[in-house]
Amino acid sequence: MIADKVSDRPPTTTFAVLGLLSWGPRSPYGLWQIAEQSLAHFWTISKSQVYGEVARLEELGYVEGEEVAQDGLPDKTVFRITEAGESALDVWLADPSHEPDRFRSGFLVKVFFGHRVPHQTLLQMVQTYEEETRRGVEALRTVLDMDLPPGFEYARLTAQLGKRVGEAALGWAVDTLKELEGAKERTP
Amino acid sequence: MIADKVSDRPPTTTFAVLGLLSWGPRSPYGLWQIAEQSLAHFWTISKSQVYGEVARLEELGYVEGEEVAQDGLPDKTVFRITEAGESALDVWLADPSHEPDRFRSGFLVKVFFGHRVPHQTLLQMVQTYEEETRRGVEALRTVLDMDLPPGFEYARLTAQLGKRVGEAALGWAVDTLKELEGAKERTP
DNA sequence: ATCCTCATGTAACACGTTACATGATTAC
DNA sequence: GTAATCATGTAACGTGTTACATGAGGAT
Repeated sequence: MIADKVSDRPPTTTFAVLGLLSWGPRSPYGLWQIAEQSLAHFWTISKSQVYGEVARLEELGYVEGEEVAQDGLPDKTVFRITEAGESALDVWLADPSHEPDRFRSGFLVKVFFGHRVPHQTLLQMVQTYEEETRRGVEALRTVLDMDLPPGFEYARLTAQLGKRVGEAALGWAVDTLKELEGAKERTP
Repeated sequence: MIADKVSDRPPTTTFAVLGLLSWGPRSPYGLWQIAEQSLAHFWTISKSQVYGEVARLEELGYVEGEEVAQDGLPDKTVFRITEAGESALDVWLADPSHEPDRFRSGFLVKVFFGHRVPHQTLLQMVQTYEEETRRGVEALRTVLDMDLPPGFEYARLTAQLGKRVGEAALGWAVDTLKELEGAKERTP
């Protein structure tokens, strides 16, 4: 079966960067900064990755870069989305398929082998997890309580999911703590 | 500040494999299979990764491999945890620190740019997400309803977190669908 | 004065996935 | 009997992280 080499589509990260550029021209560094504050909750992109992605986008003709000299700061390259880029972004967005979500938790790996973990350590880990989760949930609540500027209704949707998931994890942590504290086992 | 090159500790994946080997000797392929059914919910490990990790563990002296000839099947190498391996595992488990959890969702990236997504596509994506999430939650409910064999109490804890988080995501999907269906916007 | 952070970017590497390879069973 | 799957494993590649480099500005 000669599977005609399907012209590989760029991965999600590429289009995530392109999406940010659809808000307006930015330098890679600037893109990284806004990615950290927006997408990062469900799609982190490292700084060096952004540089790679804009280069790929430029080769594809989806963005154009322009050197900008600055005063007191290093020169930078500001990228602007092209019409081809806008089209490609919309085609990608109109495709309902997407890779499966991934969740990765080193914390849970340790819990999974909890029978070998000292009881106090386990308690401490769950406690810390509870605190971290609580802080995250509260940060999201604050964001969601603010009046978001128009056009951010969809960002709000993603934050709502984050809040609900965080609350669920928080509930788990609280109940698990009770359960672990109730267990007076002597796992030194 | 000459930061004495801290002897890099192996990553979580290494200890995850070591943890599975603490259950008993296995071949890499066998390890991969049980990883897929247990850890995979919060820590996926690909098949080739397992081969790499057992090699690393062997270099560290944490496991020992033995060639086993089979009848009708290719030979395999069965690895067994050493005493040094048990110690190293326990040291790792007794350390309450862990890397931050990571969640990655291509689905949410598209939702985030939802203002550019055709309304029908968005609806379809959330619907699909709802169905997938529902199936996942029901699978976990089934598992949790079964009597787990003794010694699996901690695996149960991780499954409970998965169930709660899944239920939260499911609730979000249901409500978001209502909201999107209520919005009679003409985003063709 | 010195130190730290910011804004810009590059380079090296580790992690993780996908595709490939192969002979034996099992399914149709 | 042909095809798919399983059990074993390797090789190649792509993704993502961390460390490095550098000059200006701000902090103490």
